[in-house]
Amino acid sequence: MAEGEFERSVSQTMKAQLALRELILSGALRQGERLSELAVVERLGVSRTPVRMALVRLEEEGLLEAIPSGGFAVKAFSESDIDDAIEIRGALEGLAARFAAERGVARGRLAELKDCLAEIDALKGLSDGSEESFSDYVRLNARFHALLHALADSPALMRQIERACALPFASPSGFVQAQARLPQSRFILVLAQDQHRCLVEAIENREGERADALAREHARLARRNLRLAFRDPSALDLVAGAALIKRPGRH
Amino acid sequence: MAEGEFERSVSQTMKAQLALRELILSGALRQGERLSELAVVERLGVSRTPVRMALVRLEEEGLLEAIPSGGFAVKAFSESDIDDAIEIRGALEGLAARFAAERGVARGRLAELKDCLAEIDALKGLSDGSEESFSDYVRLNARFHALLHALADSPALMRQIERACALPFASPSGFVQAQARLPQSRFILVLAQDQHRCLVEAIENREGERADALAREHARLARRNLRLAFRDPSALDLVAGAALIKRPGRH
DNA sequence: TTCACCCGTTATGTATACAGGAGGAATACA
DNA sequence: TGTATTCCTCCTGTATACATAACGGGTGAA
Repeated sequence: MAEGEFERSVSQTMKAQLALRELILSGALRQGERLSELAVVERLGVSRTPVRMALVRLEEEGLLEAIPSGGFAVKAFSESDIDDAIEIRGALEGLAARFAAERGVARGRLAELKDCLAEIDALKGLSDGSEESFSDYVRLNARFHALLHALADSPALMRQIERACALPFASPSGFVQAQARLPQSRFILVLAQDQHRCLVEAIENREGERADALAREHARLARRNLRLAFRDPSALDLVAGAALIKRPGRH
Repeated sequence: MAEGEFERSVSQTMKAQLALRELILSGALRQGERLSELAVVERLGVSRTPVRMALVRLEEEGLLEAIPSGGFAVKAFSESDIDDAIEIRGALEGLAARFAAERGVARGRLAELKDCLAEIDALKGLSDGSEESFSDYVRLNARFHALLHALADSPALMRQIERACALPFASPSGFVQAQARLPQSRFILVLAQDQHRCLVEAIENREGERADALAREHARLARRNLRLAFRDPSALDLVAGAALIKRPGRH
């Protein structure tokens, strides 16, 4: 399939889902705002049926909530909602790491993980704050976590993890972009990479409990980044879905 | 709303969802079977739109899987899929118990849990195997777990737990019905109730790690019940959704 | 006999029409 | 002026019609 054909070949439902998700995460739709189907139809140029489909899926995804009297509204998240979502991801990634450690994994797959670590180590520009290094880091970090999730070799767990990561600020990549703007959180990158290394080591040594604990603690780095980002609004705006966060200070 | 009006007042989508779920769990639709929308329309008497809605929701629920070329098929689960689903529930309930323990809960809500325990203790007929005692136990056990989930006071976690319990054999009540038929698994009831008590105690004493470990181990009782039920087909048929389980023995 | 291709049937994806109901504005009354 | 009521508008839920793509049967050739 050629690149240019993508927009035409993909289903209208998928198009609506992607476009709506983008509108929600970018903050184009305000939190709590009710989504009129007709308005979305006009905005996206697809008919009501695929729009409805997309709305249902985005509700399951957690970005929308059903209004009792019918229809959907953009969800809003408090700081403790985010904390919990991160903790949930930690618990699930912890379980994945534990599965990998206790059940064992093929040598080749562990090598992939180690390659990923080495590539991150090779990113020398990170501490200089260059933009391209950071986007590389974002990509590699996402890949590391994807490999880790797959390592558990459990479709059910994979499903639940994907669900947990659907909330952008709960995903492993959620706050990484913001870190580029926060000098204080550069240090966290070093911690994160060391945790990555320890995690792989724990899995290799089949230390399930240790792998679990490390994965949980690793997820909690996202909470620290969140705290730092709250102090620096320009960084917070780099977080995907920041518009969904309920902030007491703002009206 | 009067009882009799239920069928008329509820939306067609909900009707279709409930009816389809029942058809799937009861085994009226075979695992792997593709669901033709038109066939469902004829069977349920509602039009394609609500049927499609229900199909999408049941896919998100995990009972159906999307076929790449379009449409949906009834999902099938291997023994290890079920094991994993139970372990995932354990991890999430463990997190809920940990939240409750570490963050503390109001005295009144703990009292509700204790009342529930006392009611289970009061079921004298359990060891005799009387049917009505068992259905009472099923109800009380479900209530205990619902109270426990709510104790964490975390909407995000509640959501994930509900999702995990959507698979009937992963839910806390999944194998309880089957236990009535299995003399060997009666003993498990005693263990379960003791774990319930220890769990409440741990939460009360704010022992987060202990509460977590207990909840996980408690979930694993479901695995033991599954193993026992596999040996006794008449008990396995009492498990909701047993028809979805892939069994190497059966063709 | 087996494989490949073609064509008809059927199912899904999409669009749209219609009905019932919720929500808001305007008006009448206290 | 405040409140209740009524009416109107818009929206959602549902049904159905249409187009396109998939699946299977059948026929032909190797």
